Amino acid sequence: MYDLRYLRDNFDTIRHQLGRRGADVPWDRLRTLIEQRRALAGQVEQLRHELKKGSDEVAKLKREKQPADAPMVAMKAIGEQIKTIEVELRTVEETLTDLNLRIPNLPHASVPVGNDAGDNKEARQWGSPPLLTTPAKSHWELGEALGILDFDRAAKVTGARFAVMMGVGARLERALINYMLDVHTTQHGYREVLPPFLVNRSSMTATGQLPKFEEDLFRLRDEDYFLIPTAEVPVTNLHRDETLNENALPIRYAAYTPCFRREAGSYGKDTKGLVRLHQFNKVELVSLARPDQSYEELERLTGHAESILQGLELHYRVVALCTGDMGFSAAKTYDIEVWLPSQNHYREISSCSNFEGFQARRAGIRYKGAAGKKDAKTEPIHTLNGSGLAVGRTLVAILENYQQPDGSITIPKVLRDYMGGMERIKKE
RNA sequence: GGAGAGGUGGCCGAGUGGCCGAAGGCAGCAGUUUGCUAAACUGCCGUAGGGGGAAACUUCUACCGAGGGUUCAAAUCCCUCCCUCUCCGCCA
Repeated sequence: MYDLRYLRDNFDTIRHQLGRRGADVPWDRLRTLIEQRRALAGQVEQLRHELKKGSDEVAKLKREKQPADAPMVAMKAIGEQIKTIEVELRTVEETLTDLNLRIPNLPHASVPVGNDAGDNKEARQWGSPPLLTTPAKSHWELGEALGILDFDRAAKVTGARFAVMMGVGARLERALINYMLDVHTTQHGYREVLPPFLVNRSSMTATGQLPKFEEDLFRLRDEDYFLIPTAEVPVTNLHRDETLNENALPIRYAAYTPCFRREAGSYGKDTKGLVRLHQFNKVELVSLARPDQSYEELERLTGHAESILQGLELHYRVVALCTGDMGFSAAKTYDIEVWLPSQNHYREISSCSNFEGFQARRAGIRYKGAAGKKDAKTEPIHTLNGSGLAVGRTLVAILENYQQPDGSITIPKVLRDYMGGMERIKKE
């Protein structure tokens, strides 16, 4: 969503730049609506001014016990005129707002131009693939053989794209959650949050999931509530409609939540294993930052996510998404991709984005300069978030990268305290 | 789920149809007084959008939980919804 004045003043520039994202925006209609809204609003304002003056006149006459019929009749006519124009105005505004909510964010100047994932740019790599002496087995083969993953029973209990973790597998998932939260809260300065897993429509609209992507969400039948697809939604919305003090920024939160996604349109992709599920666990990092510091913050936040993979000693690379591959709300995104031996390629395990003021405008999150400062103005903050990390995919990476010839799994050193000192996962 | 009470500016709190964008108080800011602290006194002190001005500023409009309605005129009357609180029931 764009500030209407900004959109009006920079219409052609924005139109041009969004062309590179392949955004399907009805530009001409949008321009017409903006002008119509402006004209109608002006008319209403002027008529209302007349009405107000007339009503004051009536009040004055009545106080003086004078007849007031003439102005009352005249004002009634104006009142009706206002009502007519307002109906028109409301229609225009509704259409305009709906269109506006469906315009994607503007990419930052540093984002590589491109059409799809093939045009993404690798920023850096860390570590190296493990040296396996036997052909790499997939995590689902390993996990099912060890008795820690069960997809058949998950399908029975719920359906496709769900998983059950059992025994040491369940504990490993829990260990990862705790490890990630501990690192981010004690080493990186994030405040831990445990938010609701269901949110309302306003929250989903504020962070950009709605109105455009409703088919990707699970929705309750009897309430207008949605299951969160990421903790980004409840956590960013903590400060919806708030004006924050500049001194308080940046505000950093780390939240563990399960995430629920319909995965509409991904039939046939990643049908096996833990990689693409309707429900998965994630530790999310969210930051609210001053606009002039948000790109520094994006680098920092991405580094915080990377540090988890470094602690786990997993090989990964970081790529800057190109204009065509970025999400709807993002101005710039880095994906962190972990190495998966069984697939012999990198797989997204974290996505770190700066949304600039895009979500903040929708959410009404603003900040104010420190009191006493002369040029203190109130404007949207910048919001950022990134996975730190997707827990299920991290478990996948551990199983595959730490697999032994006998099918057992070595537990990364940093997790052993969380696993009661256990060093290896063997068949139970 | 049943019964009741409420939602007004950063906070507290007046205001049941007409100079109410909203009394009063607290907090905050600027200043005066004062040996310091404190106190007292004076002034300022909501947000958003449009117009005018280089700017301090000025003017118009909207906003008293949200959305409709009645009326010449709504914080005030009516309807719907949301939220909070109390009691009962149920429940982890």
